[in-house]
Amino acid sequence: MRALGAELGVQQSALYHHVASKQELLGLVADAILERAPRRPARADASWQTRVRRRCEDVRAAVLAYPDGADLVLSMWAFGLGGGAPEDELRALLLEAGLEEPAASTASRTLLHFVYGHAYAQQAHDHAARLGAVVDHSPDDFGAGLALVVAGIASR
Amino acid sequence: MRALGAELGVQQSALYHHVASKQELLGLVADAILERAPRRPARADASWQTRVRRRCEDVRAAVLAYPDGADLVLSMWAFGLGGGAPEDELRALLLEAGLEEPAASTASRTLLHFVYGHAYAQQAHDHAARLGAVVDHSPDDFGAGLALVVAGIASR
DNA sequence: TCCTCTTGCTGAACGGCGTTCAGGTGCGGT
DNA sequence: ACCGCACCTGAACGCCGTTCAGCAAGAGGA
Repeated sequence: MRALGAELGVQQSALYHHVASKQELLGLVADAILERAPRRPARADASWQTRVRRRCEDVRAAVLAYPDGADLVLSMWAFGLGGGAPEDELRALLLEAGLEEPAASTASRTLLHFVYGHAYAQQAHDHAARLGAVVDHSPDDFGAGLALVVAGIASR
Repeated sequence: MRALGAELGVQQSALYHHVASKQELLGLVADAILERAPRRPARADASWQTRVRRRCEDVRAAVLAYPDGADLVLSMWAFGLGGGAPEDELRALLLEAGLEEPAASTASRTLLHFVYGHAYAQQAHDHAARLGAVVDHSPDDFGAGLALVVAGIASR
């Protein structure tokens, strides 16, 4: 908060006239990050699998674009303080694809658990590597893991 | 650290003669939590799907048994400071089932992203509900989500 | 013009956190 | 009897999120 105040040329306490707490502020930041997610249009003949994969890739790109973005979005989403948009969008995509209602919610949350979890692990890995705690850099298996989950949904 | 020191009847600074930092201590705690995971034996004729599901359910039970257990294990696993055992065990199970090597690692990590992510969300939800921030309590769809991921692995 | 209300901010403090460090204490080995 | 070492104390350091009384300036009505 002090750093943010300094960057705005303002005392830290001034921030509390715009936001009730740091948590609320972080919730707004999480929403802002997700709003900046690229929203690549889908071709009309694209399968629902492709659409879902795309949306997940875009969300991933959004949270990876900021330091600790995955940590932030993951925790805010879990606490219900922001970041609920991707869940709704994915559920809508899956309902459109013909899934029934309890399954669509479960599937969208399962997708996001993977997307956020994978992004979180990647940023944590980068963070650790930057501190010299050298761990062998694992290959980027995001696409493979995502395909796994999507295939699981398709099998229903 | 102060609370832990008090509980041990010791000054906080005494803890730093056994542990280099709070992070290292939390890594050890994460390992201890996972070691206490129930290790239900599998019947000889059980399919690899059943074995994998069982292990995931046991890991989930272990992290849910402690406050913030999922948060702790998730972050320690991501930072490579502990909690690596379930990943190895799941990979071994999947290799035993016939998966090839890049896929087995990806699948085990994907499973854990879901397990930890789901448990994290559940504990965060409970935490928020305990603070009065009432959110309608969602049904427990862990089994359904896990089945989704396992089905995805099976489709390979 | 004067008064008032509101908005936005200052400056200082509060309690709590992880961590560090010089110094003390007691036990085992030589 | 002495050294070395493991363990611990007590106090401090710098940082953090948050609170609060009070000040400045602009808007709007009488």
